Amino acid sequence: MSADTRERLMDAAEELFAAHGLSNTSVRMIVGRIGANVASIRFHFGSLEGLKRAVLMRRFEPLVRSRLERLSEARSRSPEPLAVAELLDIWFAPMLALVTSKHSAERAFPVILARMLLEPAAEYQALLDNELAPHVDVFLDELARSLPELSRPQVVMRFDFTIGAFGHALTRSGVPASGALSRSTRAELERTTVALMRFVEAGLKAPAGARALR
Amino acid sequence: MSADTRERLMDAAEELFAAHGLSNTSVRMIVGRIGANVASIRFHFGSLEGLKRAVLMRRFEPLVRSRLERLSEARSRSPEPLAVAELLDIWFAPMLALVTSKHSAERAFPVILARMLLEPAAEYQALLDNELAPHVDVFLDELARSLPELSRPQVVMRFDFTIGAFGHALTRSGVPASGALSRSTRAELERTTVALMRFVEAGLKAPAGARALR
DNA sequence: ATGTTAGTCAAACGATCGTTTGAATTCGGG
DNA sequence: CCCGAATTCAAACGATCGTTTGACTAACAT
Repeated sequence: MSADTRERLMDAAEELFAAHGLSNTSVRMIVGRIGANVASIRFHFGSLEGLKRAVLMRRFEPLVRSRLERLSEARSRSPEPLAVAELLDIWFAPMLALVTSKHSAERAFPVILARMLLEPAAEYQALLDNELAPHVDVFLDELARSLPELSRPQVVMRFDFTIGAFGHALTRSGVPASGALSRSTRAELERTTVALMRFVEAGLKAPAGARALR
Repeated sequence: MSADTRERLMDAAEELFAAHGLSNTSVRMIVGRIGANVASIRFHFGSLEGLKRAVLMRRFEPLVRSRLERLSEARSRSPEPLAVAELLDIWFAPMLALVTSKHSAERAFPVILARMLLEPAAEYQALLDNELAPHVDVFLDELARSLPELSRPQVVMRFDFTIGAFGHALTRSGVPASGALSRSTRAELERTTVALMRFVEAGLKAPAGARALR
């Protein structure tokens, strides 16, 4: 009992969720990883779903808080709308801090989150909406301030594209010479992050003109 | 037996794969949808994995061929590098044709493909690499010609971001007022597509300068 | 020492999974 | 009509799933 069984279960589950997906990880895979009993999940979390919720909530709360703190701190410096690049940095920095964490369980979380965005199960979508959507709206408001020439639906769409680009970069782990944010050296991660920021900043700032495509 | 059981199985599977994910769709869900027997999958495809491969291959081949035909046709018009917007149109048009198809099974396929990009199972990644990667390289070469100021790794990364933005837009189906390429009216789809194209075109064309982030 | 509580354990529950069997059925050509 | 191949069928296979039970141990207060 090097540590609380409850926390060791969450750590093991977090890594397995990232490696195999939320819905492809079984109770016995989790408990087998730390030599615990199958009933331990029921005892500590009520059910496997309870464990999933606990694993996600453990990161959601600090993530949202960190983002909102950074945002209000930046806003207190000036009444002007924030630069898009600064807003992107506020948004992504807490996630990148997890990606570069020394704890492997923390490093696993961003991959889980990226997978959840594309997960078909409606239950996960509901959880995302309840926990993350409120602070997303705050950032959308701020982004709309920084991009005054864009309509609100345009801002929402472009932020969605931004999240999609980030999520994809986050989970492409095995592709050689490709943009993989995870399982890469610190230098590669730095290079990918800079490239991603430049990409989405340009995309967000693209002219809103009514010019037709092609 | 309105149609071949073999084709009806593939259609039913395709829609279920899109709705519930490749690994969350059971044999009995598929055969139950068309009133077939559980053994029919083994008879027609050998196994569930065989059915999955058949469903994917049925769309892969025409998709890749259509893209390559459009590309060579565009290249034959001029020796100059193609405009980025034109290249993007060539890349996405065959997919958007599926999204707007009258057959619900065809409409389901792009969602499956987007999900596969984030699917953890290595087996699907290998299938993607074997079937899609070759023609991706052709487009990367052409994109590098159109963006001569970018290094090859930069081109690869930015194309990855592009695909991520598209895939995310493709699977966000239930989000109100958000950029959902599927399950939306023709007008919404048109709006989202134009916005996506503008976003990724600007991202791809972003200056390559060595300016550090913030 | 005793009672209470928290935690772990092996074992089994019913359900569902993909697959397999062997017989029944359908169907086209001799 | 008949035969052989193609196809479908109900039923069961073993494996794995999440969950549950009830006994067992450990820790601590009374």
